[in-house]
Amino acid sequence: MKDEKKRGRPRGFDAKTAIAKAREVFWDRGFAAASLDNLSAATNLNRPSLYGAFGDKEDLYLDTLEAYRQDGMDVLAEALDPSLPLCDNLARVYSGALDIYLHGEIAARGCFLIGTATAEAIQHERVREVLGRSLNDFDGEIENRMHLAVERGELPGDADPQTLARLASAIMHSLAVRARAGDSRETLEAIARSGVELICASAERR
Amino acid sequence: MKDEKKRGRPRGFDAKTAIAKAREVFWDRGFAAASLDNLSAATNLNRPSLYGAFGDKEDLYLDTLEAYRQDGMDVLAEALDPSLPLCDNLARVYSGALDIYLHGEIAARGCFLIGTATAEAIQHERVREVLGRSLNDFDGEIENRMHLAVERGELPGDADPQTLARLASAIMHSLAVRARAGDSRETLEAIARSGVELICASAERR
DNA sequence: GTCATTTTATGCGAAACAGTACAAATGTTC
DNA sequence: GAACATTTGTACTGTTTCGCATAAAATGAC
Repeated sequence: MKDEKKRGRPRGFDAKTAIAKAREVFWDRGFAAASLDNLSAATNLNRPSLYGAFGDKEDLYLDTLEAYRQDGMDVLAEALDPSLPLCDNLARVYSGALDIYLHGEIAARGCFLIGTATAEAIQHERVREVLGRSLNDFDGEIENRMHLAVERGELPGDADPQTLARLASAIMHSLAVRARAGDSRETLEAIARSGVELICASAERR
Repeated sequence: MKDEKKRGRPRGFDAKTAIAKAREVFWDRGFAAASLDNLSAATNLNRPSLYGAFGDKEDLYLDTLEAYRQDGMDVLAEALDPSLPLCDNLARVYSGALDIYLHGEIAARGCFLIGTATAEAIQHERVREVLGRSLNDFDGEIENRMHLAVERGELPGDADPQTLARLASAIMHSLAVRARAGDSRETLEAIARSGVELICASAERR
């Protein structure tokens, strides 16, 4: 599946790092307000190279969204390590998210998807599709862990994994929005803690 | 406080309805992607009139945000009618929100603030300020109702109104995002229902 | 009726924008 | 080394954008 050695002049850049740089621009400015000049400067690629490698601005944006989605799922899978108790898992999920959300040069950037893709979701159907799929995949991963928790007895037998997963996701969505709105780390951590307690309480109350 | 009869040519339009029309444009396209031509067409005002009445694009956007915030607080206050049980209140809050979020010509628009203001919150400090204030005011209004519920015995005496309010808000934030991501009404209503049950359960479990 | 004042309409201008043509550069294959 | 394939840099085009300058229109003050 690996590409054979290509003919012609080889690329002077790495596509993944270029996408990561572009993501920074989109993350701070949003899709619409990010100009190709901004992107060109951040990636050290001139416009023809960008077009050649990624297509137009929307294509590039979709690539950054997809990469973020993948990164997020990796972080999530790691945080949900099934050898740890469910409550530790959730605490790790939120803590990992906040580490990402609270970074930023100007202000806390929140979640890349929720912070920027929601704005374009109406006019750009492909963006809406990626956004919806990302949220669902995230829910699904947590739901799997909830199922496991029921099987193991970490949660009562009548607990509904889907509902609990959506609840856990709702806390994440709230953290994503609030971080970008400027809420303090203390506030966000308190919300995360109460989210963990909420789901853990439903375990103890059997 | 009412304006005296002004001299000069009177306005041929109503500022509030113009702001409402402009809001539709921003709601569908986001702030950055909405052009003054879009806004001019939607409001039936030419650009000089827009500038004269509202200032530049950002000023106008802030006006639409502020109007939305005010409308939202009015709807919220109505839904939280203290002569009804707390759980009915919450169900009304979510139901009222979904009525707004699920409207839209192209796709469901979600929450105007969360769907569009988050994207601009990094680069435009005033937008971030309005967004943060709106979220906090919303929390505060619900928190007040929670306090009342504790006093009345609708909630157990050791319930923390702030935490419960933030939890209730988190469900709202999730609905706002998911609606704009294209989730079905059924899914959103199920989430809303589980949110109500969650808080009501904490009342029954005393 | 005349003047002052404010709102409308037309249209301008300078800047930013996305996307591309073309040629130079840098590799591989034969 | 010659032919070819791909990437890179410069420069260009046509469009869209915002914000304003200027003048016409509509009203109140006198």
